[in-house]
Amino acid sequence: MQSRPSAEPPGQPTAGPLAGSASHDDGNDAQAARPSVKDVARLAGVSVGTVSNVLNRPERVSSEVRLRVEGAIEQLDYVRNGAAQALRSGLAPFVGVAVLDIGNPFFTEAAVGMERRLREDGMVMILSSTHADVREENAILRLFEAQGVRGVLLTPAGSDVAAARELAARGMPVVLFDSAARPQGISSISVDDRLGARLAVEHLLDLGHRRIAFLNGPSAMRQSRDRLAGVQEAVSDLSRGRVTLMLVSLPAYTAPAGHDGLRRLLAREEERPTGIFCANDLIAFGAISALNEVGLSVPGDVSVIGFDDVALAGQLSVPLTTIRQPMDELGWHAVELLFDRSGGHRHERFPPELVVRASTGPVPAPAE
Amino acid sequence: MQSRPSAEPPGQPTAGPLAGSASHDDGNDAQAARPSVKDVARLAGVSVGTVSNVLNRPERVSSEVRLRVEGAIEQLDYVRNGAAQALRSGLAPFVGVAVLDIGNPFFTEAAVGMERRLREDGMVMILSSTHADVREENAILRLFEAQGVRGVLLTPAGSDVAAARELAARGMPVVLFDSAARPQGISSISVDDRLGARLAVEHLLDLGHRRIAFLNGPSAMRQSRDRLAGVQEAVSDLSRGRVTLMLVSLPAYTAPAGHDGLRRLLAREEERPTGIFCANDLIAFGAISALNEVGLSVPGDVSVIGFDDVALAGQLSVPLTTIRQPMDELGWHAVELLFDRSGGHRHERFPPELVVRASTGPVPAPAE
DNA sequence: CTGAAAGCGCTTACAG
DNA sequence: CTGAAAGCGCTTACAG
Repeated sequence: MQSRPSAEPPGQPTAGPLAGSASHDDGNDAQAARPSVKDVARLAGVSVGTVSNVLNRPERVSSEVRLRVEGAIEQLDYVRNGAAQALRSGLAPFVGVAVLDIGNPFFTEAAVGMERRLREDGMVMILSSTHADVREENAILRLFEAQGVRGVLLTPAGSDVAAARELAARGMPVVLFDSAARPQGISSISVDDRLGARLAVEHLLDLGHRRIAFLNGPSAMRQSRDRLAGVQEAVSDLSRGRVTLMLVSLPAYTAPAGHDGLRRLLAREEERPTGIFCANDLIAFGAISALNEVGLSVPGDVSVIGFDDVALAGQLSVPLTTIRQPMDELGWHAVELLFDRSGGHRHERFPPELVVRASTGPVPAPAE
Repeated sequence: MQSRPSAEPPGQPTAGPLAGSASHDDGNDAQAARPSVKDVARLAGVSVGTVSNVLNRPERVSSEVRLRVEGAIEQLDYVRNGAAQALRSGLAPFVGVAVLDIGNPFFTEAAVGMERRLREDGMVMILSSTHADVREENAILRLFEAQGVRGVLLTPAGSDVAAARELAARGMPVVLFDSAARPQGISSISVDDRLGARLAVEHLLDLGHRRIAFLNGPSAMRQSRDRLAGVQEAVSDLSRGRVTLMLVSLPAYTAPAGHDGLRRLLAREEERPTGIFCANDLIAFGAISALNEVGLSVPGDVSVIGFDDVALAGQLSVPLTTIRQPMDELGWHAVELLFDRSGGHRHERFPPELVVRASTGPVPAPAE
């Protein structure tokens, strides 16, 4: 997608200062080995166990000694060796997060919520994209496990959650993120995609639209299937008279895919839809731009509704009507769930929400 | 910004399966301790050193033994303990990345490039937001150091890069990302913001605009100052006759800030600008939406140009003219620079690039 | 080519 | 309240 830069820097790199010139640094050139507890103990005149105690249970140490140790720590610029700590205690401050695509705002907005929750416990995330590839997913999961992460948040690449199950069976806390799978022994968190899609199409129907297109994501993805089910439900359910449904399956949940899909749709259908439901906001953005290119206005000629409610959705020239997923909250709760050792596992499913903005409206005048 | 969810789940959580029911898992309930090299060695009938050798220098091991060890690894589902490896070898497969805001597409698009490069070497990133707060930055840097990351990519929160210098002085590879600072001993990578701003304003001038507004980000940020300098340069430089420059300083590089800033500008000025340069694309999106709200069209009534060229910029209903920063490449190169142990340190500065799309055009008819 | 042994820097019972 | 010692799971010279 992005062009791959060649090995040499395309910029105008400026050579750095030559090594070896005098008065480089304020002392300390000699790449001194990092000080260890041993050094701190020596300087403070105590044992290493005591140093460890002021680090981990300061209340057990007399304040006089504590102060002395803290002084030594300060003076030596001591930073605890996390690897040793992790090895001994079995605990590292990491949570592994493997999502389909770091570039997708749905996941980055969720990551914001994850990070916020993680920081409360002094933890950080290792973030990785699986690119929806099961092999990459497996490799990343292995790496997470090897590094002794405290838990794993995973958006499964496929419908196969075997890797996650095995991980969980080995004792690793795992939460499936944006997955409707409900394997036993693993918590999961998601939004009800089917309901969301239903709400979207019902909104279009309520506005009087009877020629409706659905620009869906890759049909192999669970999200796509669920949303399609919701669409069909809405259309057939209420026996609202004749509704024409046009389906387009896109290769990706991206704006360019939405753009191209819309063009294809227009080329294919004799009578164009008056309402379009896009399986996510990015697709909607692309579709709207394609619509404008051929001289159709939104919502004057065609109504468009998205899915997700990414940060930008409400702040564009024609603010997007969409189905809101509370990404930030989802991320926050995913972490919460990960550390909820209160026994059983849970499957949380958040309700999506219709957010009506400017991109949808009544069917234009020359209706049937 | 985002609403903070309460502790109880707002969804409709389904209780997980009760613990203790029979035939839960396929064996292996007993939370078996992870197998170690020792277990592998025992099963394969070799020493732990040999196991380590097949892991790290398989060519030194006879293929017969290697096969046996690999079989044992397979059979036990052995996963190497990364903490022990890191402790012993001093190397963890992590790079710490501390950016101002994970929610900002500029950084996430850069993170995509970083990740791509990192993966080539089997490494992953620990990603954290400093929220442009120096204290958070310090805490994160400490944590990175404690965890023995292989290097740190940092977007400095303030103009003060002391923390980064100290880190580097202790031997940690550090690259300043999107920073124009050139401290000795630290490489840096950035785009020439001043030139970018200059290109943007020159584009507006070339189109004939003489009433130009600049919606800038927070004035404390280096990026803002550099871009302002570029704007002023362009305006004063070429003595292109009278140019009226209106400056607005926004509290953040976000769409809502751009929206509000535009409204304020319109309220304040008697004669509105015909061209607006926004210090990033998000601000531009917000500004365009505010413009549309008051019935002004882009570029019919007002031209708008952004900065960054985020993924969405070209895919909106009115594709945004902008100054392109090659985020993905910047990220890729930042990692490259981090591991470039070829001696000195470098300061790479990429040239920004004008991307003309639909949001800018000639001055509208009722010109002066 | 393989094994025995030391040691990375911590933490954690266990004595005192 | 403090110290001595064992050990977490690896890797790495060093012998053989």
